[in-house]
Amino acid sequence: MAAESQGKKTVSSTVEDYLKVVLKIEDMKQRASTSRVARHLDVADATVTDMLRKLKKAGLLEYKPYYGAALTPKGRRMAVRILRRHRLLEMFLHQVLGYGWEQVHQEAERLEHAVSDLFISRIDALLDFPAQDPHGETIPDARGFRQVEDDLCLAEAEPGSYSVRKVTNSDPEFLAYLDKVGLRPATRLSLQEKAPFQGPLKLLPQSGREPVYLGLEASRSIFVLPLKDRPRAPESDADGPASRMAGDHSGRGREKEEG
Amino acid sequence: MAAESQGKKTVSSTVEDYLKVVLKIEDMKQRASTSRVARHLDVADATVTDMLRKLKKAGLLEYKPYYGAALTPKGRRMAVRILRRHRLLEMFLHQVLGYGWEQVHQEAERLEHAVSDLFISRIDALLDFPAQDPHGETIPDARGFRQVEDDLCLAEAEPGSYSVRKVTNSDPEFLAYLDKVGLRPATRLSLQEKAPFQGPLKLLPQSGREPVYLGLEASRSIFVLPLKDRPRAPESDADGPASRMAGDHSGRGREKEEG
DNA sequence: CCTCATTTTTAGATCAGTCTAATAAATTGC
DNA sequence: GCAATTTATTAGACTGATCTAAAAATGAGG
Repeated sequence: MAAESQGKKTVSSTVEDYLKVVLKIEDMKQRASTSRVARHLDVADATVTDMLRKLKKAGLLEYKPYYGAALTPKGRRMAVRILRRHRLLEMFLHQVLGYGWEQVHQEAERLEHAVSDLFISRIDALLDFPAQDPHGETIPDARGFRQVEDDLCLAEAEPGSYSVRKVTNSDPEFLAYLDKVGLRPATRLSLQEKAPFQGPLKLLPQSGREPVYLGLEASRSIFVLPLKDRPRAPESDADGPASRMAGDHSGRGREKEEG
Repeated sequence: MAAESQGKKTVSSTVEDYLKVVLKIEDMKQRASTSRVARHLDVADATVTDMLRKLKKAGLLEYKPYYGAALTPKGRRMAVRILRRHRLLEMFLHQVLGYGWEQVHQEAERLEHAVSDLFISRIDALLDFPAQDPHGETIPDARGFRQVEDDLCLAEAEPGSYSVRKVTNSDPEFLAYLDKVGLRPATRLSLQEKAPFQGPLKLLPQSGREPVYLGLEASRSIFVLPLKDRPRAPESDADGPASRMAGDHSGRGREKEEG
């Protein structure tokens, strides 16, 4: 049998973590440098150097010493698979087991390496094939395709009306706070003003009466969609506007540094 | 703070596996010898010797060279905790995700080391605090107490009427077979005859018309409860008769070898 | 194009868990 | 009660993932 070429090679959960981090960094349009990977994983730089060489040898990423790494199609497939597992698991924990959105990340982080494909497909069906996780992140489909979104970081937004699209921060404290002030995916808010000199944002969430003042740094992890004018139309569900398919933007573009 | 004495010491999943196996062997009233533990875990004897010394040092079991190991109360608590997780997970996979009883073991084997206490308590509640897993094994309660059963191995039973209590075998093929012929926990059967000289058993499961011939070896993993005479009374649920509480029989009885 | 700060890699170690081969203890059989 | 067999332990080594400290490459500023 000459079917070894695309078999289910089993990688350690450590390797899965490295791939996931490189994907995340690439998604942020940054260079996956040794030190950046090390920071994300909270390990020493030297450890990452070693591992990147190993992953290169395994054909999961390209690695140029003193430069950094970039996923190969194979590595990308594996990374997206983990991402899918992670987000499906989060949704499952939230919807079926009643976890708060600030609790799901940590648990999913462990389960994503432990559950079988059967488990994943069962929860996928049980949840009726969800498109987003509890933070509003899109869930790659079973084939590895990802929705590409044109959403806007609140930190860059101009005053106006928006709906919250996703929150890209897994700190439980932070998420609990957002929840308290009524900022969750699919809720509306109006950005009233942005104080100058890196000052805070003045927001009015749809729920509350009082405005919420949010630091600029915090606003970087909130992504929104502009609402067209007077949002008095019928409720559109969280899945609504502005999303299109894309065959997983696998351009290995080496973008310029820093974000 | 002087609260280190009973803190949540985190052990590796390898250690959890060793403890689980020693518990299992003790439950079978056997001596937890090096080689027996090694067989259960499918590792070399030398590996077990090392590990037993380490576990002894950690206070999880007693270990006498050339003799074997016995769980300490602390080790036993940890082992029972894993057992509880395993069985609850099996029940969850079966009831919520629709796994077949022959599929649950393998998945639970990985998940038992990965899920949090919160996960366990949520599925426990979701399942309404089940007392048995899909194989009919009792699930230790949250405090670590275990139901003690007086059930009978089919291999030792005399001809008569019985109900299936539990099946202590996790081989998927075997379980699928039992399922096919209608032998599952809570089903009834009549043992019609036992062929001499280690011969097979002739059984009539409640469902089928034709008798089933089961090898003696296979019959060792089926445990039954005798039915009093004519079983025409109202359906008693799987939990029915003959079970009593016990504060976890922690007798470290060093029984004679072989079972 | 040289120097300094930063980033990265190399070198050498450690730890957990495992193995094989060699040795030693225990048990069993006359 | 001694030899043979079985069971267990010791010795030595390996792998994967990690660390620290030292050396080397990169790149920025003059």
